[in-house]
Amino acid sequence: MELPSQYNAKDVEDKIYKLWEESGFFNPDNLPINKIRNSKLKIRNFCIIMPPANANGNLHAGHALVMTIEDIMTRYKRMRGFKTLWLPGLDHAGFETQVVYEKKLEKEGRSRFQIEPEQLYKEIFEFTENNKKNIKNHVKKMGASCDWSREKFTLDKDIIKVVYETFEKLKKDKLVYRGKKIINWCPKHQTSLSDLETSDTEKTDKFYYLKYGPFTIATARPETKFGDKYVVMHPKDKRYKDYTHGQKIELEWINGKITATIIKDEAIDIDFGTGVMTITPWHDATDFEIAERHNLDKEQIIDFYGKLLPIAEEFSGMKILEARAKIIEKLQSKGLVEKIEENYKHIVKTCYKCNSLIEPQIKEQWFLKMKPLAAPAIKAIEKNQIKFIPSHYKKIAMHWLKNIIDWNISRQIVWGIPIPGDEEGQVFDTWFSSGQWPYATLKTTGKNDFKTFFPTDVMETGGDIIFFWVSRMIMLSLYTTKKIPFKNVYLHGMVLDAKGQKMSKSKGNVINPLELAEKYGADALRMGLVVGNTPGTSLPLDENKIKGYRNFANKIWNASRFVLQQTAEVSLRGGSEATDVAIQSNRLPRRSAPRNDRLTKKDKRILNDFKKQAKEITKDMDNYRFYSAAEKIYHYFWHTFCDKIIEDSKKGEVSQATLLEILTDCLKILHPFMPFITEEIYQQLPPPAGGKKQKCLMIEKWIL
RNA sequence: GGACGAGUAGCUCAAUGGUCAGAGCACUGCAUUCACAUUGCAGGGGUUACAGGUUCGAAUCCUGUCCCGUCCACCA
Repeated sequence: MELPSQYNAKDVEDKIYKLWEESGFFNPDNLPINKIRNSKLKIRNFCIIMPPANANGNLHAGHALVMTIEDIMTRYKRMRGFKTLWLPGLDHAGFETQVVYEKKLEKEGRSRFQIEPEQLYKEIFEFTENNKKNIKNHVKKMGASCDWSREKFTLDKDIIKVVYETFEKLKKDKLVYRGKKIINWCPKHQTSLSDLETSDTEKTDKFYYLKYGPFTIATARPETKFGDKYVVMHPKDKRYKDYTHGQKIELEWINGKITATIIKDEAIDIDFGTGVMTITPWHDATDFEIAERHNLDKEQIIDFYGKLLPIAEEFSGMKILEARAKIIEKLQSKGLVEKIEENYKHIVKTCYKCNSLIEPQIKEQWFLKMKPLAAPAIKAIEKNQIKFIPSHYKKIAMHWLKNIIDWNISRQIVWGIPIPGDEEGQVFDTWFSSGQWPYATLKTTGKNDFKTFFPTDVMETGGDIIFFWVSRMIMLSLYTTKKIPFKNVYLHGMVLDAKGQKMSKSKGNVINPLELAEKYGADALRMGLVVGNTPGTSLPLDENKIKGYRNFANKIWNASRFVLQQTAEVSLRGGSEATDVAIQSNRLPRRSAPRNDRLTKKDKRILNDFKKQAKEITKDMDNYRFYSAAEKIYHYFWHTFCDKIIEDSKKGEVSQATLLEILTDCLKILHPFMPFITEEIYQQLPPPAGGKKQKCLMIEKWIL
């Protein structure tokens, strides 16, 4: 067969993916392993649950990395004879998706608040349905060998059923409660957020020193101060030893005379400012805690849209910033402003999506009691039942679990799983459902998968969601199934641009992985993503690097072309006759080639050396050192096989059989990394004599 | 403030206490009908951040210092 002198990924990839899909071998039930392994040999299972991609956009570089690493693991284990399942899925991604959709609405001049909830839900549902199709195609472009017959979506009816069962169980065990507690409120998105969904932003504001009776208090937020009727100081502060806890004082405040109560509490920092502050329990987490401790009144000053309530009297209905200036004017006219510090730098909480200032509010919400849920997780991790790769993530996870606080799981958006039996418009935090993903998926495939594959083998995901997702999966799984959800956690770093900068739309340095795959081939992109990428560290993605692996693909192509031309009639143990035919039908080798059934010392040395390399690489694969395995096989193939062995074969020093054997084995090792090109070449290899070729390289046996 | 990580060739990274610290990219010189120019051959490039210590032996272990990064918690 004539092969072109350049490898053209575009002509090959879709065709090969179709071949795999039609073979049915993505589905573990169809793997020949089930027929070969009889009762004497235990069937070994291997399972990865794909982190469900958010159904609200396209595949980005981070996804491409996930697909690459997980596909490498999956293909490797499949070739090692494991009954291998990689279960794909998509996430409705509650708040994230709603934010994306709201931006779309904004562009169309519409607003979520003008649309009936049912209609909005329907629209977002259609939006995600479209995205799901796109993402699925993108995942296929990357070569992912996942079992599409088991694909899941977080809003599938059976998944929701599992989520509800867990919620009911939590309720029964009194681990979930409704509480009027202080929560993070985003005034733009009109929902509460968990503590993980806020960011810290440094802000420069004016800092006001106000006279509060005999005290001076300092604040950056005078607009919250209307209801302040408690003045707090440290019990050990000698400056205020003459004041006693509970003592009442009369004083002139923003809108006239008020009665204030002295509170002594250790939360006060003696050295900060004057050591005295007034509290606003409705709009500040620390103040809320002080109020809880002393059973103090709490009053709402600002509404959920960021406007002052009637308690502010003449300022009622004003927006925060407008009110702030006017209040200070009034206080100044009353002589209650001692001084104003101009450039006061402080950290404020913002919504991690829109950067709006978070307004803490007291609101009735659903909370999960986390301490009892965290305890078994801490125990399991301590006992190393779950292995972290890289290992230092163990410490990070433990630190968080040991300092865990209750989790607000209710959101006031339409896009999500409704919280049952609650008021309208309340849905679960999306992580409450994805936190159950490993068992929710395996329990709902309609097969015996939970029994077969749970706990799963590897959870591979980004290190940045170790708290959001990984830790919560461990806790919820131990709670619901009494089992850990996975034995290993492999955490990759972030994909950065070529200069090592974080990709962002505003910087305009976002790399689209599909464009790179289109230009250089998915195999080249995969190599570019995996070589030099140690777990846990971020990876700068350089187009030149991918170009280099495109060249490598071409090298593989041409080396294979050469070997196939040389050995057209030779099989691995084809006998001397076949070799002679090969010699006559080709220009090379010039001198008498060694008979391939009688290997020379050089052949043996080459084969032994290869075996050594293969062993090293296998060890790397078993220890999740894919960066190292990929580099080794790259180096071996190019600089040993091509530059030395093939060159020596031209001089007649290496037999054709050896060439073919090493080529075949190299293709096997390369397959998990570069599945398309290796499969394409495998399809054209002659079958080994006395043996049969498999339908695809994908299910060939690993070299050892 | 706390936690975690990193500092090795121009760049990105390996090196599991044990040869002369290695790869890829980049760079320099040479080669060109040869499977492949998306190529081949040859080459330059290192005080492993710094200072001590442990050891027969340290990039690796310990202590300290200096930078860099990430995360968490925060002062009204």
